[in-house]
Parts: sequence; structure tokens; C-alpha cells
Amino acid sequence: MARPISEEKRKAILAAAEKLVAETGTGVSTARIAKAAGVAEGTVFVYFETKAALMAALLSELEQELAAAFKVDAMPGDGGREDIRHAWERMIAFGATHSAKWRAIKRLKVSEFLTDAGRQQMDALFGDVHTALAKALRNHAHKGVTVDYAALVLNALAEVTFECIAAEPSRDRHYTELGFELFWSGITEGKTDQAEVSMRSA
Amino acid sequence: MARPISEEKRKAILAAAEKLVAETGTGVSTARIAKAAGVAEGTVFVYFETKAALMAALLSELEQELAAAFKVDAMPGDGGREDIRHAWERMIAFGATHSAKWRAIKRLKVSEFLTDAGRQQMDALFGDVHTALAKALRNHAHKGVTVDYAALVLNALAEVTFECIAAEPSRDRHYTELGFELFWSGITEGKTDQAEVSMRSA
DNA sequence: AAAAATTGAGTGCCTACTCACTCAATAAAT
DNA sequence: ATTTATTGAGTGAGTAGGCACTCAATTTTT
Repeated sequence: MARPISEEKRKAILAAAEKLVAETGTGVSTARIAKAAGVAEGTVFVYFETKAALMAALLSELEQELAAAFKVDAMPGDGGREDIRHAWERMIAFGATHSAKWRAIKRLKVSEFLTDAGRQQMDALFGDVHTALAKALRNHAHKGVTVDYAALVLNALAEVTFECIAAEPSRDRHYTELGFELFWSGITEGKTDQAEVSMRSA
Repeated sequence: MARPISEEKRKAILAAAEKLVAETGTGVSTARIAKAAGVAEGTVFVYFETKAALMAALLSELEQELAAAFKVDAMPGDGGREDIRHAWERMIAFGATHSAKWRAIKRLKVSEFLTDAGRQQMDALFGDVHTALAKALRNHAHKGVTVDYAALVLNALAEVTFECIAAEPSRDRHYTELGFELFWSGITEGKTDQAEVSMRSA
């Protein structure tokens, strides 16, 4: 055997890329990433064929981390409000504690480095959330709200919530609750019926 | 006197920049912008000192166009729902009919070309909307929703709505109504009281 | 010793930006 | 009316610097 590649260095490169992409965007040079990771520029190309491959790998890893954050404990499984609330809390907690990760994801998602493969992986990773959302909508939403639409809104509101928390960290609970109530009451058109209340206390 | 500067050329450069920024981002080269505008690369720098100045000017013009779109007719002036609805309709109409402008604004706003001056201009341009929002919130919103927060949410929902309309143009009315109801019922926490209903029919 | 990771100077390309020049448009002089 | 002088918009080859990426030499591992 010869010298093995070092998982440590791969991680250092990804971590440096994450930080710099979050701060300055996907336009960062590979030279700066290498320097920040403490490796030579050539090493970057040992671990990732091209800059595009590095960016795709970074997005993939970050998406996996986010998806994993949804699974630290099981969903309540009420097929409605509490399931979505659970997903929401996980999502916000992730954004609030890992702002660099969140910002990097955001920038990568609108960049030229989001490939079809990356899109497919995302769909696969968030299938559970999608399913929970579909169930909740069937039980509670008013007509015309599709799962795709609800997912887009949920994501948009999460981004707003996260930015607010980043600006005022002490009010994290306030913004978390506010954002969720906004989503839920918006989706269910304000009809807080008794069936739902009894379900919550159960 | 010598040859006067041509407003036509300035517009051609801005129009080319708008299209290319919307399509490919703020990373476009000045060479590509010049070519698309049908002028020599040097001409770009006759009209704009630097690429940054061009991008700042583009954002400024686009923001002005958007702000103007709010003013084609007066607000109902009910100090509540209908004022916000009016602003919402204008905003969505602008995005739906000028998708390149909207996309260019979106990209410029998250780029390094958004200056403090640009931010200040935006605040000044959308002061009216801000005021209407403040009034509506005082009359209808539940505690904890600040004007800044509502403005962020309104903008985020407008972006979602616009993307949906871009994907399914025939359902523009559906998404416009859906987005507004989501916002309004979310902000007012579902309490559709009688005072509001009578105000609407008045 | 052999194999492969690591390195950073080197490569060609692309970038924003410059500048010596051309020429269109006007004003002044005939 | 015609010529001539003046001005500055318009040009595009040129420049310096930064980019992603390469590769011969070196170091580290088995």
C-alpha cells in the first residue's frame, strides 16, 4: 500500500469552502479555499476533480446534515399540526445554530453548481417531510394549497425566521413561534377547530 | 460642442446587463454585456466608471421601476387589508410581467454590488408601502409582528408567488390570491372580525 | 523500494479596465 | 455658405492581475 488519502484533509477543504461560500459566495477562488484549509492548491484537486465537483459535494454534504437534523427524534405522528411543527423546530434550530451552513446552502442552491443530481438527492432526502406535509394538508388545509406550494412557503418563511434570529438571537423563540403560527394559520385559513385542539392535548 | 452622450446607448447597456444578470448572475463579464448591447467594451466605461457602478445603477433603475409600479393608481386608503392587497397586486403584477427585472433585482440584492447608498434608496422608495403596512398592522395584527418582520414575510411570499406564476402562468390569479390570503390570515391570526368585513363592503 | 499523497511554481485563459486614437457634431471664422 | 477648429463620444487592441487547473519534484506512507 501507499500513502492513504486523509479524510481529515477532505473535511478541512469542505469546511473552508463552507465558511467562504457562506461569507462571500460561490465566486471564491480555489486558492483562497486551499489557503483557508491549510493545504496547497493542488491538494484541492486531489480530493475534488474540479471546483464544480467541490461545490456539488459541499451542497450534498450540507443537505445531508440538514436532513439528519430532522431525524434526531421521531415525529409526533399526529398527521397534522404537530408533525409540521416538529419539522419546523428542527429546521429553525439547524439554521440558528449553524448559520454558515444555512447561508452556504442558500448560495449554492441559486448557483450554477446546483446540478440535476443535486436536485434529485434533495428530493430523496426530504421525502419524509414532504409526506408529512402532504398528510397535514389533506387533514387541514383549504383547497388550492398543493404540497409543492406549501413546501416553498415553509422554506421561504424559514429563511425569514432564520435571518431574524441571526439579527436578534435572544428572540429566537419569539421568531420561531411567530413563523410557525404564520405558516399554519395561513395554510389552514384560520379555522382552529376543536378536533385539532383535542388532538394536541392527547 | 462635441458629440452628445446618447441616452439610447446607456439604456441599451442597462437592458443588456438586466437580461444577462437575470439569466446568469452578477458574474457576467463586461465584455458580454457590451456585445449584447451592441457597443464596444470601452463604451461601457464611458457610461459607467466601473462594473460595480453599472451594477449599482442597474439596481437603482430597477428599484425605481418597481416603486413606480406601486403608484399607477392610488391606494384604497382603508388603512388595512385593502391597502396591503393593493400593494400586493402591484408587486405580483410587476414580477409576473417583468420576470427578468425581478430576477435581476433578486440577484443584485444578494450580491456584493448592493451598497449602503442602494439600501438607503430602497428604504426611501418603499417608504409608502412601509407606512401602509405599519397602519394595517396597528389595526389588525396580533402582538409581536413588527413592520420589518411583516415586510420581510411579504417579500418572501411575493418571491414564492412569482416563481409559481412563472412555472404556471395560467394560474396567476390563483397564486396571487393564495399568497395574499396566506399573508393576511397569518398576520391577523385568523380573526376575521366584523369591523373588517363591513369596512371591505363600504 | 514502491506507491501515492502533497506541493507550489507554472500555464493559458479570462477578467476589469486603459489609452491612443478616430470621427461625429457643433461653433467660430471666413 | 463654406471651411476650419474644438470637443468629447466611441473604439478595440493592449495590460496587469486573477482564475481554474496541471505537473515535475518531493515527502510520506506502507
